[in-house]
Amino acid sequence: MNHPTTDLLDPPAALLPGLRPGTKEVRVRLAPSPTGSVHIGNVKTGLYNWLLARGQAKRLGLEGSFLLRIEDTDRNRYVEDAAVQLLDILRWFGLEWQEGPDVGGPHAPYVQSERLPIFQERAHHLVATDHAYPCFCTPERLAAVREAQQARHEPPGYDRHCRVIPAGEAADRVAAGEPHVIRFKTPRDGETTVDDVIRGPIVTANETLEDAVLLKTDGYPTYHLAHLVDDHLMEITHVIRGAEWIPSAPLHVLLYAAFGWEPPAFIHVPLILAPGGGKLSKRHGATTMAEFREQGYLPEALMNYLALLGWSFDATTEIFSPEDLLKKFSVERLSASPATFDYQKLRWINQHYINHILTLDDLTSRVIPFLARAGMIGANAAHTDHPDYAAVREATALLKDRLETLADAPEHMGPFLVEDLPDYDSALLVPKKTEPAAAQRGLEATLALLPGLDLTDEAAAEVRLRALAEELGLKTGQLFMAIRVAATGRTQSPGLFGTLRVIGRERLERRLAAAIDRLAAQPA
RNA sequence: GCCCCUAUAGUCUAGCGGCCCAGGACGUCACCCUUUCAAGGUGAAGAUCGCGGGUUCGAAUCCCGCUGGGGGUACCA
Repeated sequence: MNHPTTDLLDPPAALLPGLRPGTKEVRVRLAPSPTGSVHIGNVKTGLYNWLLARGQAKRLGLEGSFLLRIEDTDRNRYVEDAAVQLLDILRWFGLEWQEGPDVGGPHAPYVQSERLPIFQERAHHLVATDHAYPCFCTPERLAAVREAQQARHEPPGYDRHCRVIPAGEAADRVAAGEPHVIRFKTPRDGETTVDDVIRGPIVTANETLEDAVLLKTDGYPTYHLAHLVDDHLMEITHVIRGAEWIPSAPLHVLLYAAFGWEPPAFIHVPLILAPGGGKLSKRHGATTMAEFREQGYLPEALMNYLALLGWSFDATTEIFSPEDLLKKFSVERLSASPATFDYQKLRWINQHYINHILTLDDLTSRVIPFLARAGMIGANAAHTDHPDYAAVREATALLKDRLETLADAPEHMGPFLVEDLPDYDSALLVPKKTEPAAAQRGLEATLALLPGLDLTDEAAAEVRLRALAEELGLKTGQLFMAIRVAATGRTQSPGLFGTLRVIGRERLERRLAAAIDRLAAQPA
């Protein structure tokens, strides 16, 4: 099917799924509820929203806005301070919103609890137009109904008891102050189609839908009412949200119709699964953004990994900077099936960014807070003129290839940053197939020739110590291992000469002497 | 129970009717590098494309059923 003429006349908007002809702006939103720390899954949907508006839309020559809206309509689950932390962690992650609670915007306020009158007005409008009705059923009655249904093995659900109350009578009872909710008058027959961008049309028989509560007894709206009214008022063009919303999407389409509004495009992104199946929980590792940050993951590595968990660019590309993602993301390439969270691969990507992508100075400044928290360096080392900065930078250069996360830094970099080594097992000083006496001789000889050794010249130092091994009749590996352990307290370290260079003559002398004492003190 | 979504190696994925007896990555294993451990390099194993029916000259790709997985079924979002 070709339409040669109209194709040419079509605006670029036609290239973006779900965008209505003539629309020049893509508006999306992330609408978290402040009920605690931000789950990684929410961040993933937030990322896709951001990438659509700030990446794909802009590439097509459209305006693109990403908004943040706080959905705090559940008074029972509200957590003090959660909203503040939410904004902080999303910014840390790298998302930027053009409109939101802290930055304002043309549709302020962006906090739903501050928009109550709007929702109440819309709910009553629905009642007035016969699309909704007051329901006076008590929680006790609803529970009893549900129990009876279960006993009879019927599908649970509201029995529409109050739907048949004459409007006048209902209005009187409301006027009299009787507690009630407002329920949607879901059509009893017909079917509703939800056009999901990544799945195509999803058709649902209306009879399987319930008369959902729109406005609660306390006057607060439910998600169904609140998100929809706000999305319309805030001119959201694409709703990108978790797949757990698919079952209630038909209700939302019906609600748009009841209001006489055009629904946005729906993009339901697949959920994240836990390694063994089921929900991702604490048991598997980090689940909230704050935990990933504490555990030393880089925001760009996390973003890279999350982007790949349900989206791909092509058959081979795996590493995407945030800029790359903005340049390459498209909703057409989102996948429809849920993906298992693979911590191992995340660690690999994190390591890759640490070792191959970040500049040394960048890495250094990121590693510093972790080292400071471990008490290895001064608390204010974060800037380049602090005396500890140069030391950390050198150690970082030497050890970055073995850091999977920033949190690994203290363990690996400790010997290079502290003055004296923590206690270690003296037996490590004696390499395999060697006697303590031989190790001691090796270390003594090394200590003796240290004054004449330029540790900053790694190649020269290596030549000299290789010769020493031969002189002593030791294998290079044996001598080197003894020195390594004396210098670091461990059998594993970066290349010996880089290690010695960074530790420096002064500390090395002390550590060699200490090791010699240890060996001398050992029972022969 | 009912409704909905989904299905390529252990995991994430490429594939949108012939180029695929299926490509990439993580993980695994081996080798190389080497003073240790990493990192890096090279290579290997691993998928009867969940199963069964169709459609078609031809299916991983389209359709149906089954099964597995996931989600929903709240005055939570």
